[in-house]
Amino acid sequence: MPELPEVEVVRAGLEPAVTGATVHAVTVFDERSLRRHDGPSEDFVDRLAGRGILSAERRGKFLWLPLAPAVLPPKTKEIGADIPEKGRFGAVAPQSPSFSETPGDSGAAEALVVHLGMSGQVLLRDRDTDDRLTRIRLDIDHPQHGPLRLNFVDQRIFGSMAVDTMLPTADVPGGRVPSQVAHIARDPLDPAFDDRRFYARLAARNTGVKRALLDQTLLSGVGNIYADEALWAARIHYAQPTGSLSRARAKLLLAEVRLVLAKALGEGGTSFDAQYVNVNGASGYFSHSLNAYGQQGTPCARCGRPIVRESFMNRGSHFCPFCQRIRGQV
DNA sequence: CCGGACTCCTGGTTGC
DNA sequence: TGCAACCAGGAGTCCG
Repeated sequence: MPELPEVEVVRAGLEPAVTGATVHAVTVFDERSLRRHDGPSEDFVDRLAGRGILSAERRGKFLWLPLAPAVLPPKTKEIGADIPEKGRFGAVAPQSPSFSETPGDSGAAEALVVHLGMSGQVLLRDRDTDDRLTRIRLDIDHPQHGPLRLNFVDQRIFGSMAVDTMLPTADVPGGRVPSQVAHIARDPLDPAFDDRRFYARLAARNTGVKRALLDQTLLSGVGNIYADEALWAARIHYAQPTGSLSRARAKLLLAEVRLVLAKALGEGGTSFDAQYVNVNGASGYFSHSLNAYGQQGTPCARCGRPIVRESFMNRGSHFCPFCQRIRGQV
């Protein structure tokens, strides 16, 4: 499942290809991938076609491409024209000859927001390459790299694309994020992440520690895999009450979260089969480094006792019953 | 505030 | 070989 490291790999892979590019054409093959877009497919296409892309940004598991202001007259729209397979909507806008590259996202009023959900991928391709299960296709023109294609592939359709308005953020002066991302906390690899605020909010919670780790409003980017890995590394049971964590233990946990995220990032993310790939379609290698997630039945790397999988929060929780025990105070 | 239940969803895998 | 049941869970919403 794409979590922070996987999304960051995608962002970093996309950045050089999209920064300064112009959206040439947008094709929506499956409207369900626009569930988070406020409006019909035609609106999504209209607001995207012809726009310049300023950069590639990320917070937690959310990825977005800030858009240059629309400078073109109303776009030509071709409903259902030349769309293969299940294609229903399409639009082609004349290429903007006057788009001037503006690094960063300052001034952007809108952005293309991408969430990969459970199975989403953004594949960077040549203009003539199609991918199976592509739900949305963006053809872009880049001043240096020429014509390119972004295929948004998503088997389970839990992911989405949306054109969204940018809002000022309260947590950093001058910062702006898409409205859909406004409620998401900064992620623990963000230099502006506030450790003390995290400890205070964690201590104020009255819930299990894994539930807190998965709460994207507390800290973002951590999903089921890295939650289990960080808890294993910190030797904390997933249901350990947050209020029972000492400050030292909370610090250890946050440090382990950062460590596992950074390590996975360094290895290109985690992937099983072909569910997660980078923009070139290659898999990450972190799955070889997992100590807890998916390791049920195999010996704990610390104590040798078998890792256990329990159902918690409608998902699997993997842990060592010996190393990670619920205690009164930890 | 908390947590459980429910919803979205489908291709690959498993089991008969 | 064929087909149905099963499985993975991020995130939002609703409700007690």
